Amino acid sequence: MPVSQRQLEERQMRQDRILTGALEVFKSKGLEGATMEEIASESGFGKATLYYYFHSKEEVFAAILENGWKDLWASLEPVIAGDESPRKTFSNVLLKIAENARNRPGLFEFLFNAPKVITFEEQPWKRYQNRMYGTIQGLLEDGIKAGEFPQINPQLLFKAMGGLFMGLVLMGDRKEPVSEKDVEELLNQLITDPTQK
Amino acid sequence: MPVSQRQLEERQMRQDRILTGALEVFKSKGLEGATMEEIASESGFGKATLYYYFHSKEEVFAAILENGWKDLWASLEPVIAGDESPRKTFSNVLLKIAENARNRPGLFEFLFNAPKVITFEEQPWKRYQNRMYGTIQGLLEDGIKAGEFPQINPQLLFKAMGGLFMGLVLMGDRKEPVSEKDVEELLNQLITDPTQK
DNA sequence: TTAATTTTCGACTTAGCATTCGAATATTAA
DNA sequence: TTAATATTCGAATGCTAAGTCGAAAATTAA
Repeated sequence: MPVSQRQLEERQMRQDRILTGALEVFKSKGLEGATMEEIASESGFGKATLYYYFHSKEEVFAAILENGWKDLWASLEPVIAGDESPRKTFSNVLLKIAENARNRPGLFEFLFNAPKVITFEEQPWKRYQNRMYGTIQGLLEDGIKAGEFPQINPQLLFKAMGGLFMGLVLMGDRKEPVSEKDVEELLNQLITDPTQK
Repeated sequence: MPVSQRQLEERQMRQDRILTGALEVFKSKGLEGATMEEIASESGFGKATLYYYFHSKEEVFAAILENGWKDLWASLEPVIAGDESPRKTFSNVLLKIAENARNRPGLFEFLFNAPKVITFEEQPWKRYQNRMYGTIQGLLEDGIKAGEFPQINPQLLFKAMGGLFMGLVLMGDRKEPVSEKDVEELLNQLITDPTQK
């Protein structure tokens, strides 16, 4: 009658396997183009089995975002909690995000693009998203106040960072991954550090 | 037997009316969420009439992009053809794009977001898109070569501009339109003009 | 006026796909 | 071993929406 620990873990594994397959299909076919049939075969299950683990296609989709944002935030938390200066923390946050992006580029792109296609409200993963945006913007504001960034409208800087960072908008086909070098370059050249020199 | 000029113009008008309605529905329901039924009633026609003017939903969609990019490019051409310096031309191009965005924000967002949802190749409007991206990047390269911008990797600058410009990525909900002031601020503060001072 | 042509449209057909069903198989606990 | 429980699945169901049909209404040209 009790559910063993191993049982729970195996369930978790199967769910992850399904999510991974789903992401693959979403990437190649788009949100609506993806069928449960294909997600099933991609992840090595029968179609009906998917419904044993998730209530709906919508839920599969939401689970990917939820997990993705949660993990991203979790990896950011220690960096933010560090006691570096705002500018340094900001830089570290960007680097950490870049690291995430390098490790799972597909997931990363999905995290930042999927929301545009969705209309539903009240998505739980939005909490993480907002937390992250808020934190980054806060860092910018603090840093500017502390004179560690030039006197720029934080909103503006935030937007520019966003574009650099995702390399998605205005890029169309010629998309290229943002590298660690890019970030350093940006911080050191584009946004000159007023405390230096 | 001949088709009068007026007849042609009226057809054009009806097509435009349909496209406008379609854009409205696409905006609120998303690409796949939009039904021909709804597009029809939104634009004041019966469903079957849509198929009298367009062969398919896909074609309606493509027509919006085709027209949009064509118009955008057309408004850019005289600016690019001007004999200003690369930096000035670049700035003017951005301002012109911003002007377009202000006038038809819905269309603008559609132009830049829709491609992410589509998988089809060989879309004719892509020619305009690539032309524009290529031109902008070329301006950056020329400007850097001419010493009008700081020595920065043009790719990098391009990405940053993209983000500022669309204000879409990393923005989530708190999206705000990019204003003319923003652009000037960016050019004057973020990217300092080395020829000044 | 009238016949050709253009435009309009709701009803119908059809295909695809999310979701459900019901039964089979595997695993666990006793 | 065996009964309860957990897992798996392909077939059946039902709905939605793209696209078609054939007939009407409107417009044009004579």
